[in-house]
Amino acid sequence: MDNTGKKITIHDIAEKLNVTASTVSRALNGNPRISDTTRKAVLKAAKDLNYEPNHIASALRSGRTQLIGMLVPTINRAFFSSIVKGVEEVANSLNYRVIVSQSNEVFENEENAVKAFLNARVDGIIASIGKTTENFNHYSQVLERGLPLVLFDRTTPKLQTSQVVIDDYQGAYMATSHLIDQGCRRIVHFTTERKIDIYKERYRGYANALQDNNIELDENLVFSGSLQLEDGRNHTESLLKSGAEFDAIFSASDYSAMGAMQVLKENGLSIPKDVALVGFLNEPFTSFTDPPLTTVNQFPVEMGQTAAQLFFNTLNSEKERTVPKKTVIQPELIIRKSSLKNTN
Amino acid sequence: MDNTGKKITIHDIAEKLNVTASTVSRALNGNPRISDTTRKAVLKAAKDLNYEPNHIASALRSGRTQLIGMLVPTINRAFFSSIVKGVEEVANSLNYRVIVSQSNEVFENEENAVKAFLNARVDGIIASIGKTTENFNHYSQVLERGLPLVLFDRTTPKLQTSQVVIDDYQGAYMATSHLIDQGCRRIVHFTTERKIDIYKERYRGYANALQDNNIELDENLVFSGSLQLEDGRNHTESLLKSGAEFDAIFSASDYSAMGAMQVLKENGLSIPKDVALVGFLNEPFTSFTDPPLTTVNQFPVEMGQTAAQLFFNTLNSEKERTVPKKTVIQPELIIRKSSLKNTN
DNA sequence: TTGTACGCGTTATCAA
DNA sequence: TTGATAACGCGTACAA
Repeated sequence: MDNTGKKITIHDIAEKLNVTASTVSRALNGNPRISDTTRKAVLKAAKDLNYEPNHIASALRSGRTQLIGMLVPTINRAFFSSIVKGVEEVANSLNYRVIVSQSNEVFENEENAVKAFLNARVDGIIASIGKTTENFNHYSQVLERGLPLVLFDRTTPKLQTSQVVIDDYQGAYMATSHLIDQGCRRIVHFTTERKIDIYKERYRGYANALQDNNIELDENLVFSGSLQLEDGRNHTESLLKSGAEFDAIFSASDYSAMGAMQVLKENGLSIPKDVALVGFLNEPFTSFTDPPLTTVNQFPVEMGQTAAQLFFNTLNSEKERTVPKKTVIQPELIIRKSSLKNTN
Repeated sequence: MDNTGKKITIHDIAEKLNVTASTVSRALNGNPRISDTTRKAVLKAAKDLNYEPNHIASALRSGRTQLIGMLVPTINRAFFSSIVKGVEEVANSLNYRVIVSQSNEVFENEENAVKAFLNARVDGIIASIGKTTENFNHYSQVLERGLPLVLFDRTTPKLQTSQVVIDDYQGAYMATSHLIDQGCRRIVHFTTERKIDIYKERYRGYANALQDNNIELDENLVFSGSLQLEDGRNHTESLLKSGAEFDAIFSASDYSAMGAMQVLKENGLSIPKDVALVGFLNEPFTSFTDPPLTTVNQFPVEMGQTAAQLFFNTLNSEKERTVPKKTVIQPELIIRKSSLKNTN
């Protein structure tokens, strides 16, 4: 017997057992208003017939799709894919599935993705805002529909919704303090002119750590760019050419830190002896550089798990006035050889 | 006026225009059996009322969800996340969305993910098979339902379905030939005992390149392990201890190549002068090592795009007897300093 | 405890 | 070119 293409529905089960579809539905959904006998019979028949529930029909009827829309700037960056991993694991364990879309930092893509999510009738959205996004109407619509919206990493105070971020200030403060502990006094900082909160916070952590250690902040040691590898190279070349005195670099990104490492080595400088180096992100490559790069771990998988938990908290407290909750993850300074002067 | 919570349906549009829902549906779906006048009126009304189509209802009726289930071993590895990126971009451009799940190399997860996809009534699946998977019934079910199934990277000849892989043989052959070109004769190979096709192919490429250059394959230079960084370290330490003669290492993975690089440097050996080094995968970190690591690019984003294209080809030729198509992507040898003896 | 009846929003099939 | 009607598969008042 070939059942190919034949889709078993609750009606087939009902027919076989001489009950109605409603009874089958109740049995399958654990509704208590049903006798043990029939429930067992239904479950057995379902198994025998190889019944597979149709989530689409269920979703149409119940209004719940068990789908989460997840929006990231780009999926093939370790930080974001790790967050997706965290979200996916929690979601799957609760029988939810995750639709992933990328904005590629383009506002239009971001808008379209959110719209597509809504059309697909996702039960809610977990998203990181694009770098250039200043209009949040598409997100407001999500909230207006009463759907959970959780923002992570790149958030905005303009939306009253749950968020999960890391303590960028603390990460930068730890990084800078560590360099000071190692005896550094002239600490360069690579940041970005973009007015994104996370970089402002990192700058603030840098500045405050200096201040708390009675070191004057020299604006000549602060470089703004895009924090890419090339920026790190350029900044470092400028530094060397200018003859400025410096004994450490704290970069707000591992990539520009890597650029600095390359140029320093090319110029015969020793790391960390001549210049100590600290990055930010804990990109996978940082443990493979020579010397390995001290950096700040943002715990992205845990961040994703937390985002998912906030999501389900909101989802399950639908009726109550949901108070947006902001979770701040404490980062960790991963100390590697690029900054360890004492042990040398 | 607050429309919060009020969901506009095609019936609302129909009522407003004194037509029926069917007419509205036709207008919205570009059905030709409708007058220009009414179509324009419908489109205008839809916009005015801020109508958002309900994909769930459409999916229930039409049987098409515009959803692709995508299964990867783990999402936070550059190779796989890049493939997801490729799939996502093609899918989104065609108004399809991608549900991502991870197997974490656990067979049960793989089975469950496929089942979940089927329950969610995805229009098809794009998947990479788990390392330990030997039972393919869950995939057979997909095919029996007439759904497109595209396998990538880790495939199996046991399933009659479209696949996209890279030419592992060719990649390994190029890598080994390159080392020979650089004057190497005693070339070590790191592989794995796991009987996965891709590693067998890489071994074959290595062996044939040696043979074609009249170099005898010395089995003492072939090391089996898990291809992790630690394996590379261990293999290299064994090599050095054994006193075996060797002037190059071709590792079937960048990770074990990295382990080799560390141990070689720790022992004061120069790369590539004393030992030339080539990896496989083109992991992002390979360009940041010192020296940068020569490796084999698998074009993962393109692989994802190709997988998506195969998917849509199959989807659109439903009725015809679909001939499974195997696409082989040609890899590229990325030559970096770790293997460039001549230029030194 | 079970059955009846209906609706979720859309599309497909007729008929007009 | 448009309308009426049914159906996709399920869940849930309400009645029995």
